[in-house]
Amino acid sequence: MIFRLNPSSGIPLYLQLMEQVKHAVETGALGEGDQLPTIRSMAEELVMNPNTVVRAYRELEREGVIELRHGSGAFLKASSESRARVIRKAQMAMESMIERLLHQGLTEDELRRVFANELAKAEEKRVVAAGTERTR
Amino acid sequence: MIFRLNPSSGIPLYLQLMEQVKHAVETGALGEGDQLPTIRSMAEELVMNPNTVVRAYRELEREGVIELRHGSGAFLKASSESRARVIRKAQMAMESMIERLLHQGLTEDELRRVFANELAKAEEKRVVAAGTERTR
DNA sequence: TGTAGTGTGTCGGTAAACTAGTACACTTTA
DNA sequence: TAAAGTGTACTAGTTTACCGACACACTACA
Repeated sequence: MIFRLNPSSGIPLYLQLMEQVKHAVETGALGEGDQLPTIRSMAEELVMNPNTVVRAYRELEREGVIELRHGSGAFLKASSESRARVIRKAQMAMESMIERLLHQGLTEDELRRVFANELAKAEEKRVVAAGTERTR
Repeated sequence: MIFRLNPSSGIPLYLQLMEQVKHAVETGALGEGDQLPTIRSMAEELVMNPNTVVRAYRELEREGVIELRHGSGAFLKASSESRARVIRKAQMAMESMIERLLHQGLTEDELRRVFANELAKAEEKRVVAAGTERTR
C-alpha cells in the first residue's frame, strides 16, 4: 500500500500521514481489523521519525479511526459502511479533470490553489445555505 | 478582495497567506504595481498577527512575487503574462465538479483527500514520463 | 512451562519552526 | 515639521519533528 508525503509542502508531516490513512480507509484499501504498518516500518517507508508516526497514530486513535495496542500494533476500528464506491467515482472524475487541466498548461501549484479556493467557496455557500434554512 | 485562511487546517498561516496572494495574481485580481493590503490591515482582516503577515510577505518577496518598501507598502512585481484566462476556465470546471461531487454525498474532507492524492499521482506520472523521455 | 529474543507501542527531553507581542525606523501627508 | 501610515526587528510562547530509552506482547526454544 502506498502512502504519500510531501515533506516540502510545509504541511505538518503527522497531518499528512493522518490524511493518507483516512484516504486508505475511504477507498477501501484499509478495512476494519486491518493492521496498519508498524510505527517503525511506516517511519522508514516515509522517511520520517517514528515519534512523528506515533503522533499521527495517536491523533487517529483519538478520532476513533484506529486502535493502538501496546506491544501488538495499530489496527483499524470498525467504521460506518464503506464509501469506496462513491470515492472511486470521484477519483476517476478528479483524475481526468486534473489530466485535462495540466494538459491545458496549468501547473500543479496553480491547480492546487484553484481547488483549495473553489472548495472554500463551496463550503461557504453551504454554510450560508444552512443558515438560510434555519432562519425560515 | 477576499483572502481566505483556515486556522484549524494545521497548515502554517503564513503559507496559506502566500497561497492566497499567488492565487489572486493568477486570477488577475492583483496585477503588476498593485499594492497589497498593509501588514496591519491584512492581519486584522484575517485575524492573524502582523508579524505572521510579515513572514508571508517576506517569503513572497524572496520568491520575486512582491516588493516591500520600508514605510511605503508592499507592491506586486511584474510577472509574466497573465494566466487569468486559463485559470478562470479551470475555476469554472473545478467549481462544477466540486458541486457535483458534494451533491453526490462526498464530504469536503473526503474531496480534499481525493484531490491531493490524484494530484500526487499525476505529478508522479509526469516525473516518470520525463525520466523516460530523458533516457531515450 | 519458563525464559530469552524479537516485535511493537510509550515516554521524556531537545531543537527547529511557527505564531504572537511590542518597540523601532522609514515614508507619506497635512 | 509633526502626525499618521507602513515596514523592520527583537523577544517569548507554542507547535512540530527528532533522538534515544523504556515497557508490553508475542514467538521460539529448551
